[in-house]
Amino acid sequence: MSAFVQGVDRFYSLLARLSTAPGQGLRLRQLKERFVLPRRGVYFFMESGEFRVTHPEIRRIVRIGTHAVSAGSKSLLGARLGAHLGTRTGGGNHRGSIFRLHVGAALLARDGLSLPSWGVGSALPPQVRGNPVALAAEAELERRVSAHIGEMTVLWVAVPDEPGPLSMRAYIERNTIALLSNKLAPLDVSSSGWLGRFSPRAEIRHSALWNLRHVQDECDLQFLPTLESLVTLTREDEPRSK
DNA sequence: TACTTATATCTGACGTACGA
DNA sequence: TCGTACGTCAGATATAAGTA
Repeated sequence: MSAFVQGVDRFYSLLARLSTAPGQGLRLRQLKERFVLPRRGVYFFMESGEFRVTHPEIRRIVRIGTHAVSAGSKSLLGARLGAHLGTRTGGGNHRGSIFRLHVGAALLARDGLSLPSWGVGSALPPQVRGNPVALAAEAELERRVSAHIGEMTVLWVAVPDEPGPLSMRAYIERNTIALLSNKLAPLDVSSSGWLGRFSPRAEIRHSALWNLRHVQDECDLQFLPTLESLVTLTREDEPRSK
């Protein structure tokens, strides 16, 4: 067995340990309702119907993300996940969450729909703002994106070091994406019905991840011992219930 | 090689809602 | 009334790609 395959298996065995801790493996919507998350960390999303090829009983990771990777950042893990989940009323803002942008674009492609304003600019374009039909179309897609992401289950590790591009969070995120993508030749490919297969982005279709950055990076397998110690710390420091 | 542009992703400020 | 959390949105930052 190659070091790469061993690395992927070790990664998933660490997640299996993590998944038995309180607050882990819940649907994102439930997690946000029930638990107070640590201030900073790395998160891993799983999606219904997606399993490992080599171990079909194990759910595969479909997105890895983090936050507070700029010096001085005050952003929090819960806030970042909240941006991905959307609002309590079912809405959301895909211009503040790249994850929402990708999911919405794939939904449009899968259903043969067109919404030209989707993903355009970092704010609502004036032509949409003044057009009730376009506004309603965006709101409807945001609602569908919220429903889809809200059903995803989430694992997370607390990584409390100082914000910055050299933080442990950035290190874990980068190498996890590189490991699972394997330069667009993932060990665990997506199922034939995976929504990401309809993404306009080749990186998403080929990596089987809702990520673009780092999918073609070289993986440093030395990140696994670091992740293991973070999993241990996260399990010892249980999240508070709301 | 240096500069410009595009892209991906996260940040921060501000307004609002809500509970103590 | 005040503090906190949430939602929105414009912008910042890092990196990659393109071009002269």
